[in-house]
Amino acid sequence: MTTTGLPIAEAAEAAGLSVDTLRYYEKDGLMLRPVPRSPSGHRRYDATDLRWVELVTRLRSTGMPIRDVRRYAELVRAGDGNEEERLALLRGHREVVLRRLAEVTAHLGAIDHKIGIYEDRLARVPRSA
Amino acid sequence: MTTTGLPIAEAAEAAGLSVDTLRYYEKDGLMLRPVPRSPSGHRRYDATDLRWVELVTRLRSTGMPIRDVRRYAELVRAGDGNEEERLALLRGHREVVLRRLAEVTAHLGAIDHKIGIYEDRLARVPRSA
DNA sequence: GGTTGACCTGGAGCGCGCTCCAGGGAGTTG
DNA sequence: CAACTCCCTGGAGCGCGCTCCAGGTCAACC
Repeated sequence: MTTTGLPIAEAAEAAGLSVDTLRYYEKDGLMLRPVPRSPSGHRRYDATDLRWVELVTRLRSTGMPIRDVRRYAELVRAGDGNEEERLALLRGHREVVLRRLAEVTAHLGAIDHKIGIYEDRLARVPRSA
Repeated sequence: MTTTGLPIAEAAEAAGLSVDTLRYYEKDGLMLRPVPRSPSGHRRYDATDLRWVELVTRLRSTGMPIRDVRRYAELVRAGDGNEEERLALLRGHREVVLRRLAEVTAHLGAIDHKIGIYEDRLARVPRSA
């Protein structure tokens, strides 16, 4: 058993992304390293690649732009010594996310209120009467 | 004082949107009605227009796609009788937003954890040592 | 009458984040 | 050997939501 790592289709499945997206992330510099290849040139995602993809997914799905994810990947790739910068990037992102969560929550409250108004109105005038 | 309604620049200012965006919303059918015009053809946003823009902003900034906002505007424009449909649209949106909030919150938790790790590491190895 | 400034219209352009496609190779199956 | 499947690459294309631009009108001011 020399088969190491998942082929791209399974990695995509595991990550909840498309095959195209995985290739795109790599081409765009979001990965920590070029994904290792099998002798025939096919990508083989190992556990560290998959964990990194998971982190990228977290950053992306909290709204971090591709370019910032790339920046973060560059810092990690550069190795020890830039932890402050990584931390600053993550903290900055955290602040942005918190502000957005607060904004969305507030707007949702107003929408809920509107929903309540429609519910009352419909309760008062039962079936299409 | 026959001046009724705000010119587009002031409406944009009040709404926190750009002038271009306000025109775009109207062109794209997101408004309840064509915005009234001054004799010279300039838009004049009155209170009802501004309140509607505010609602559109709430829907948009909670992630509702333009096409759904347009659909909602069409329902309201159509007048009484389709309240169930409006309610369904708003409720559906609410569910989507709640799911996204939960997802973002969960991912943010993982990111916070990572921030904590960096903080510990940096606290242990004080100043660039 | 000329200039300025706010606004108008139709339509092109753009940044983002994928998504899709053509053309090709390598390994397995019958 | 042919057929099939999975993968490869480079690059084009796309949906979204604006954003920008050219060319023009109109009212007010000097």
